[in-house]
Amino acid sequence: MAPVRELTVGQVAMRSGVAVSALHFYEARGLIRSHRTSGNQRRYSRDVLRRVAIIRVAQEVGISLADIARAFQSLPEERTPTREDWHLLSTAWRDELDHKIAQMKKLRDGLTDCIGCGCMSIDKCPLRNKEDRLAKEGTGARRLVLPHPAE
Amino acid sequence: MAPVRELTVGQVAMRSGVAVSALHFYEARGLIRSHRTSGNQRRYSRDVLRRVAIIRVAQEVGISLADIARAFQSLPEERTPTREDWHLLSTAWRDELDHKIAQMKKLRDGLTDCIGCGCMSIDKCPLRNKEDRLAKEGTGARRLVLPHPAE
DNA sequence: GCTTGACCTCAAGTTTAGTTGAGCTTGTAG
DNA sequence: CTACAAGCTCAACTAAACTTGAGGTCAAGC
Repeated sequence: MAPVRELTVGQVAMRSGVAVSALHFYEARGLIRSHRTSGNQRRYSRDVLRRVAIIRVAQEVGISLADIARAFQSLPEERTPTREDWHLLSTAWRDELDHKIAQMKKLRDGLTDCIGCGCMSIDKCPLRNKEDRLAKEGTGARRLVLPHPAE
Repeated sequence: MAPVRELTVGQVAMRSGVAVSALHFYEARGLIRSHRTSGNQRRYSRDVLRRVAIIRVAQEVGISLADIARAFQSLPEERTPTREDWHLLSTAWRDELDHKIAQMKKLRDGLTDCIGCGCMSIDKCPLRNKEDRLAKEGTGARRLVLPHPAE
């Protein structure tokens, strides 16, 4: 069979649409892996493209690289992940995503439930209360803060 | 009627759940406004609580402060915003939110459409293509930086 | 065999969204 | 009227997620 060519950083960058520097960065953060040629250059197997695609999508919905890395740890180390593997990963994110989807819908639908309504008292607002729950867990400077996936 | 007491930073901080420093910061960024007492202390009108609540929710779903500020510019300057005002704002975000909701559902539902499927070729992946479209539209410094917009 | 472009490493810079701290002022409770 | 919590400003620090740059290596085309 055709030798399933390995990819250089440049090729991965082009095909995935992320900068070479970002790929280096992801690797340093343990999100992707490569092996080296005799000349110390990175070579990637094709499934890195999937990983990068997921990284991008997950990021776009506000999951931090640290959380993505944590999630990726459930993927097999030395085998190309199967559909099941990926699916498992997604279910791990399910609750978080469900919550975010709900919040987003509220925002989209006119913020009617809480902010657009007459409730001046923020305290009993359902939306806010959800946030508060989140806020309590959060410590450091989290950008788009997810609950600790279970710590 | 009761004189609708104005709020101090501390009170707003407590009621909204954000730190005083964050309120200062939002004010510096033009997201909220206050007037000052003779002794230079901030006083807020009650509707700042709504603004802050929206800021928090919008942030949680990944909208940057800059975008929120931009959106807030559609709100009346010297009048307490009405429900209509807030609603208008939310419709401005509708497309963005719709897109994000869709992406999030894909992630949640097992990433099956693209990443979990057999399509190795990222190029024609519907998910990726959506991202690309977004990237093309985006001008300002979006936090979740997508590809190089082309160049 | 040399040049040019893709790679390499490592350090430093950038942006967003705040927080922390120093030094000073206000205002309220006793 | 005085103490002391709460406010004020401004500068500096933090964290995440990258990018940029300097200085050097690798490899493919002419």
